[in-house]
Amino acid sequence: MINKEDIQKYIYAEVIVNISHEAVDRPFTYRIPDSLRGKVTEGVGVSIPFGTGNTVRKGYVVALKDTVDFPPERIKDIISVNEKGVELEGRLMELAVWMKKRYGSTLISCIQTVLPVKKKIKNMSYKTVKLNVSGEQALELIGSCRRNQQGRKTLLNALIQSPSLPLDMIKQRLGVSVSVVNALEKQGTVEITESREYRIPKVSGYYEKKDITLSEEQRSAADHILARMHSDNPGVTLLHGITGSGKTEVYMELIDDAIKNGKQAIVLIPEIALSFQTLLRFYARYGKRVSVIHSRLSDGERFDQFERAKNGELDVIIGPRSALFTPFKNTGIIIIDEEHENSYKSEKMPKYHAVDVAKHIAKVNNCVLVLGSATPSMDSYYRAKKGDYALEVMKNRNGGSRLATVHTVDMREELKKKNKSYFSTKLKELITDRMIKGEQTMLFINRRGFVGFVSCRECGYVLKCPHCEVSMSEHLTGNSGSDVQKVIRPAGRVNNMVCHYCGYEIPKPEVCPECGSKYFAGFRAGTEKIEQEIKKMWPSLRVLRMDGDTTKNKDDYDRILSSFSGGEADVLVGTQMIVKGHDFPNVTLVGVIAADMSLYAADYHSAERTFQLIAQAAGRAGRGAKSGDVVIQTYKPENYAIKHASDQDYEGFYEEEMLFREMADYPPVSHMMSLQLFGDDEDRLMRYAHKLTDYIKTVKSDNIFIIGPSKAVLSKIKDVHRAVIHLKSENDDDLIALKDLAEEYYKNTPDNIKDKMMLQFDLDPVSSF
DNA sequence: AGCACGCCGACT
DNA sequence: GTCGGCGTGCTC
Repeated sequence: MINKEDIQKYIYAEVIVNISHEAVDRPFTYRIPDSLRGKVTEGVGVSIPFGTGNTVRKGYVVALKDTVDFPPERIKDIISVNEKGVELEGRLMELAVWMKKRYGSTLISCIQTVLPVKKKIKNMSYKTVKLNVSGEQALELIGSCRRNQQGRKTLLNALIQSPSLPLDMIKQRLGVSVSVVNALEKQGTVEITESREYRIPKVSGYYEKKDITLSEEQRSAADHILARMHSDNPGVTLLHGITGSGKTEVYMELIDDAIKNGKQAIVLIPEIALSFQTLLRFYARYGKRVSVIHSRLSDGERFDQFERAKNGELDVIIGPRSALFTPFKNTGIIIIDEEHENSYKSEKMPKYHAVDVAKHIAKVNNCVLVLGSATPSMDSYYRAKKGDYALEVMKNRNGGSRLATVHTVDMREELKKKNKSYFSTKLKELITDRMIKGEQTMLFINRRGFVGFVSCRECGYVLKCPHCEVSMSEHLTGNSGSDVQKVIRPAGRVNNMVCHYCGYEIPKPEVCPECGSKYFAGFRAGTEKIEQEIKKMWPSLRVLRMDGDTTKNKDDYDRILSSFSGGEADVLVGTQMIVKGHDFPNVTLVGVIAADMSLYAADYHSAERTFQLIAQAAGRAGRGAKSGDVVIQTYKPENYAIKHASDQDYEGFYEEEMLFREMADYPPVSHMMSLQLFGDDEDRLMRYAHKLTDYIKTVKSDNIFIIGPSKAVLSKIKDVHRAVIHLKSENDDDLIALKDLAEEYYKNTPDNIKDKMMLQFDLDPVSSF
């Protein structure tokens, strides 16, 4: 990072010119004149002479440099710094600078994250060329054309046929260049108009508009938040409402108030939960004043929604984390629904978390931030308890539908009873029952974080790192490039168990260290296997499968869900993607095949994630009038995450999980930063990881703890090796400062050492690396 | 996006 | 020769 004194010494600045065109969408180098030295910083707006005519244009500084590879005599001076960064783009630039500082990465990729794609602007601003004179006059002009004025002739001829044509067509189909059109415009023969017809995402279907009366609980939550919204310090509110408690109605009440006061609302929803039902409710309430952003929109369509927001045509935007960057003039409320969802964390650089960024935006705009969830993240609940957030609780189901009956099945007992199949006796019995009744079943197998995990099928024991309290993963031994995703043990070779936080490594025990059982191995079952088993056991059942393989195209997801909800199948087998927010009234049985799987992911979130997934899966059964059953199969029924999830006891889970987090000093008690290293050669990578760790040791403050370095959980992907160093501290600013030092150290590493290596940062990571 | 450069045909 | 239309390519 660049500090105050350093700014003085930079002579050159890389500037992005504020012209919305692909051809100039790259940085240009400018000299910083003495008078502006020190005032020019990353992210500021500047005026610069551009092009041969030296037209004064606006631009944004994306980097400072003291050397250039461009011929210095051709570099021009910056004219001035635009002090007022209040305009919309300026505000987003400031956000980009803030993100770059907090999450690392480059300013340019932060800008790309924050600003909508500019390239496709062409498609949006349709320029139309209109004939400004009568057809006769045009004919006359053609007659008086010289022989070298072919361009005019063809254009005028075409315009006589149809008096107005899109500029694109003139250029491409007619082969007439812009200079012709421009000449004719100067002469007054034609007129160029810029039409702004936005592509508006279509929503088919109707939702009956009805007046909503809030329940007492909803009313009180809404009133409390409204009071804070109108105060000087709106702050953050965590809305903890159980499934079906009607959080959406509360959101709408708050949004109404914002709109009434001339402000706009941003509503974040995890992409996967962006159901038609939810959307239609918003459309029914806000009509043309609401729009949606989702991954199936083209870049152009997405851009248009941002344009509409900028031009004041919208009050509400709904979308995934990128909707956070909607350029509203006066954002009055930000709502993040299903706040605990992992999809709010970006996996790409900059690895930002939507909640984190939303807090910043809310603070800058002095608007309220509402986080809603039935199973809040440990982080949010911790802050709410500490008093950093306000907390509103809704405990009652609005429609009065009943909670499902939960059956927890101990799979160790099943093994003793010689049942080695994937289905417990109870689950088999209930599936058969639903088959007879003609009701639907959802089977859920959680494979997230299952990479390399090993447990005992007889006693449920799992090997944990004695230093880090996280599960260890199985790796192939030898430095032949171990890829844990394909753990195959060659005859006579013993695999190793590795801790991916600190690198602690031991040979894999042959038998369970706890009970001596030889069933000590990875549990490998996928959705496909489960599908086959069902077909074998109940040949008459129609099965649909939903996982990464069957949802390669974006449409597949909708197709599978709608065909299941339309009753075209009896059983839906899937990964975690089936448990999110969809209501199927005819589903009365939900089975969690192996609840343990996510429990043993090699990071400290595993219990939290397991709790959330099971609690959500359980919430899927009995959404309609019929009562439902949930079967949770586990080798570890006494585990607190599984126990509290089956009891739907959030508070109980939180208390127990906090004990662990406090003991091991993991977030939310402290913050964590992972330094992620990529490289072609494993040995060189690990050597460098150690060197970097040694350097960090010499510069870190006392409140920062280093764990590692270690091989990453996914130690090799596409032939690129990965290593990781974890840093822990109660103060996130100190971590960020240390990150800057590490980045500097990496930059100063000779190129021959860091050849083909890469360094990334992740603040408070949510998925194992 | 906008401007200038250079090619080429046309006209004094 | 020189003027002007027209396409092309570059902009720190």
